[in-house]
Amino acid sequence: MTTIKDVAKRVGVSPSVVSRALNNRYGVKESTREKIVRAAKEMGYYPNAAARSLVTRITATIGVMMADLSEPYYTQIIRGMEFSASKTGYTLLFSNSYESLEKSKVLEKMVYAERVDGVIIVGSNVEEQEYILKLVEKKVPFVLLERDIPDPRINCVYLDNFYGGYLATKYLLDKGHTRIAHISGKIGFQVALDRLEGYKKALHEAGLLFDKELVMTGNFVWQDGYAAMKKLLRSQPPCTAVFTANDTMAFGALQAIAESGLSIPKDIAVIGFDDLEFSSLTNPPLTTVHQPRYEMGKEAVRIVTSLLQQGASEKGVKLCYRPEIIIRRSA
Amino acid sequence: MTTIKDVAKRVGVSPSVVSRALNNRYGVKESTREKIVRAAKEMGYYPNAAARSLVTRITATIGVMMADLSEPYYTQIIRGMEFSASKTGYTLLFSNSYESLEKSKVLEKMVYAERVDGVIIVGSNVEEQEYILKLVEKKVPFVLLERDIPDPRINCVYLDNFYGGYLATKYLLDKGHTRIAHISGKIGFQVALDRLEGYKKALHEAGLLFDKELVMTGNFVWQDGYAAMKKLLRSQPPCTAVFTANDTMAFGALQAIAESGLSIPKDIAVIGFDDLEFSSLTNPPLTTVHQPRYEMGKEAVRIVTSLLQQGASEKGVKLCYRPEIIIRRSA
DNA sequence: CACTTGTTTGCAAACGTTTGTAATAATTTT
DNA sequence: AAAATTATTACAAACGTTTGCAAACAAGTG
Repeated sequence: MTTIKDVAKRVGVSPSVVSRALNNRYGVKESTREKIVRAAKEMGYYPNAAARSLVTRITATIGVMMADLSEPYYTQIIRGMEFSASKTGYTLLFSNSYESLEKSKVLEKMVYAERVDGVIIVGSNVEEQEYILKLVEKKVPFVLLERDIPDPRINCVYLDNFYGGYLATKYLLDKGHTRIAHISGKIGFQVALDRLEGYKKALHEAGLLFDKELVMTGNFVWQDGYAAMKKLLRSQPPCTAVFTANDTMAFGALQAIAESGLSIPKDIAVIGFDDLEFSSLTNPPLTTVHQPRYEMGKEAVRIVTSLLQQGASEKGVKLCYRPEIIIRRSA
Repeated sequence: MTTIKDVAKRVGVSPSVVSRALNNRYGVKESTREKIVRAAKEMGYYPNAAARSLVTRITATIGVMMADLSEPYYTQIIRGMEFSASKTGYTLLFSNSYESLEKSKVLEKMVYAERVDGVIIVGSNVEEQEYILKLVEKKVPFVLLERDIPDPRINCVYLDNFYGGYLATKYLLDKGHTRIAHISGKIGFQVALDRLEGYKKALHEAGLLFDKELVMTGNFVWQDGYAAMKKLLRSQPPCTAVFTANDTMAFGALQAIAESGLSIPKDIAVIGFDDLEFSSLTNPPLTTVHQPRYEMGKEAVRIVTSLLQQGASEKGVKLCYRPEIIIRRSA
């Protein structure tokens, strides 16, 4: 591996000049800069990342922790993050917790080992609270994505899930439905709770009673949506519409309904939440609550990088997105 | 941030002893080791990654380049990789090329900057050949996943796609089909070519003529499968079966057929390739060629780490998996 | 020409580890 | 009890950068 000294020797100049030249610092003669740049290129010189970050204390890396990178839900978030990151030259280091508390500490270690400059935690659950607060105390630049912790020091980028749940339910109500079921997400996740509350609010506003029998709980996966729908199909009097806490469960519900021979949306209307890429491809295409995931990922990275570059600001950023409904054919 | 010196001072010992104690080197008295470990924990000491890798020349990180991490296709690969990596304590650094040659050079820089110890390239296309060979010359430990370049120095983990294509087609032939269409992947990707050739071989073996009209080309995406199938439905005489080069295109085909009112598999049988998670959830569940992606990801990392630990071996590893058919209901 | 000013370059320290070797302490052997 | 051996610890160099400051050089000024 060629080092800065090799380049320096070749050009006949000291390492410090090479460093300055390559980093575009001012105060080096244009002609020597050119010579240096050329030599560096010829020799295939790349500054050693470890050496550099040892002295600058900068890694230009942002650690991202999420439950499972390969959930289709994260797709757009990741793309948005990468867009921002590549614009500012940052590298993203992904880490999957797989919902294990132990694994979510990986990120903590990364911070202490100075492998990352900043951190994004996406969709954390309640158990991780303590460890998140530790980050705040250590003044680590970070943002919480997909969640709002009402602590003014914590930067949050999230969706108004309450409003989303309200919107979805309201849409069904406006279509004349009065028996509307809800397949909720796992309790313990704030998003699930918020969407449920939005659902209740809309019901209440319409003067309808909240019926526990019409609420099923799942863990955001296809199978749970399928099973929950199977049960709901047996409810008496039958429900005529169902709002699922996410699209993946809606897919399962769609399938269960199709198997029962009922028609969507004539017999039962379905509305999902998230607007996954696949949601426009189901049969029928899924009406759903759109979440600007790309945008949110993009902003999360933008905020962290700006914290990194301008120094942490005292008061946290709270970026709340308002969801909207994408009307397709299932409701 | 607490450094090794802080810990040393606290315990009343030199930094070198602390280093040895914490790294479980032999030659430090048990009682002092205990004191050191305790102090380190209390003080929240974490070794600085940059400083360490500067002297050891080890980052314990493997760079992974793929087209787009968020394709559902990669899901199982990633999980397999993470499994191996976490077992040996390695970190995975993902990088998306988004099929741009420029972005695929990111990894090259990572290697030169010594940010990664080894590299995995998954599903590269032909254009990247030159840059791959450069890695070989620089003796960078790496494996090529999802592809075989017939260079004995290159470690490859891949599927026998030719056999897979053969198997899928043979299955349809055995069911009595004689007009079998193929929705192929993008030319320029070896996998697409191989699967096509397997298809031809099976046809030939059965004494059937290869009919160009029955082969469509897509870019592995839903829309292309859908469009291709729409066209195929108009072919005369009609085809009674279709083999798609991947599952995502099969999903599109399924939809196109459903819309035409034909029944699957009675009127048209469909067989896919990959066995995505979602493939068992389509309507009807998709018969497909299974690819052990988890296993392959796992092995790829295992090979790189073992190269890293035992020093690069001269002759490359060639790990070829044989696909098998998962029979569901679409064919 | 001497003097100031400004530009360009070099020196050396620092970043936090690891590690070979020397020094010291503890233990065993004679 | 001295010598030899072994176990434990300390020292110092090294890894490849960056950067404050001093040195050298060039150019302009009186």
